[in-house]
Amino acid sequence: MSAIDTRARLLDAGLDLLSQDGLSGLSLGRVANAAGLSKSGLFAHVRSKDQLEIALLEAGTELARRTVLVPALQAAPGLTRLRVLIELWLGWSVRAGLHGGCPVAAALFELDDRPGPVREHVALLEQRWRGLLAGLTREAVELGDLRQDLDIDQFVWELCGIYLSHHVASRFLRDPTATTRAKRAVDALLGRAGAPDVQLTETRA
Amino acid sequence: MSAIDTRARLLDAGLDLLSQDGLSGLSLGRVANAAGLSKSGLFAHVRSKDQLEIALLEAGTELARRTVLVPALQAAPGLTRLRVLIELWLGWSVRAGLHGGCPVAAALFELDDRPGPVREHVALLEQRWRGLLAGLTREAVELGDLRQDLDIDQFVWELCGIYLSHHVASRFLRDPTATTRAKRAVDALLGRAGAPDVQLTETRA
DNA sequence: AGAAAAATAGCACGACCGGTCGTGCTATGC
DNA sequence: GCATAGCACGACCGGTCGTGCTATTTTTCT
Repeated sequence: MSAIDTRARLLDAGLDLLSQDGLSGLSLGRVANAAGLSKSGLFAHVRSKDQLEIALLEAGTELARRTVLVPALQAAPGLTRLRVLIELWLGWSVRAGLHGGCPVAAALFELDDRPGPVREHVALLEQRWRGLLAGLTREAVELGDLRQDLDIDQFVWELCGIYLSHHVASRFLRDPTATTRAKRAVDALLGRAGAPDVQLTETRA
Repeated sequence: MSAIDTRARLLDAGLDLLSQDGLSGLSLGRVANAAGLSKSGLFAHVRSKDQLEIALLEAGTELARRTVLVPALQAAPGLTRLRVLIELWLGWSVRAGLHGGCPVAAALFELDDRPGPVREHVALLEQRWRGLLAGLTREAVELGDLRQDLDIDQFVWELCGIYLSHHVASRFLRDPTATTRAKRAVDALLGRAGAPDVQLTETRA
């Protein structure tokens, strides 16, 4: 078995564990075990716990890219694309096959006060993602779908809040209405941003 | 030194550690050390790690009660009280003297997929808190400060999102504009809820 | 087929984990 | 003045942590 296959298996199993147990809940032994590897075999791939965490986080964002960004880019630019991306974003982790929540969201609360390279990396990922959201929003503004004077950063900031609230509601509270609530909040946010009302478009899509 | 003093010291030191390191980052040894106790001495007070976590969470909400709820109740009932509570809520942990973030917020993302008594307890705390927010909101509605047909649960849901977004922005991203953004979002939320516009009231209070 | 190189396993380490044990101390009730 | 009860201690349990070092297997290249 080639090393790259092993590495892929490793990232796959590790990412699932990460999404369930969080960064500090992760351990080399358990990841190695889940990947069918010895602890030292795994250690040959990642040279430290930190590097394992970073590699796993990276694998997570790559998975998110394939699961939410790429499909969203097939939608028409502007408001439509933004809407589709948000819909794909909410709860993406389970749709991507993970058995836990969004690893980055968890890390945002876990690494509050833990300096180091992992925190740095998460900050980078988060800023990249927010930049992406801001970019799509700007596009919608420029295409005339949203208000010209929209405060884009504020828009993205509030959107992230909806994502987090949805994460808590659906994953922790197991509230079955979580997605409905989130969509209602997004609609209100978009409404304030100047998007035309959308009455129940594709409620079942 | 009396036992209740010791217990108070224990909860105090442990709560600070909890807010910095999260639940799974906590360890009996470190808490004992921080409280100036031996591990077994600590064990005489809490009979297990789970019970320590629960006791600490409880101490955290008690601290929050004193720091945000009690002062807010001195404000006039209705919209004013609601506004004051939100303002005191955002970033309460640092004002309460903790060196980390809100322990419950962190737990909401940490215990996603970890069943057990601690998760149960956090769920209880969270539901209690949301109930309290809903109560204050309902009061504002009944006093005519907010729209009669306001969807209160939806309002609270979005408010929690703002809190979470503010938590990430201020604590993880260290964004200095976090509080400004949060207040702007709250104003928009209140505006949609039928509150009269408030132009720059107490911008420096 | 055989040598070179890469990939994985085995093993040992020191530290720390949650938890238990027996043992004193100290304050209180009789 | 003495028994009792609770608090805190240090030592220690089996286990797991992250991390090295050394074999051994597997692949690759000649």
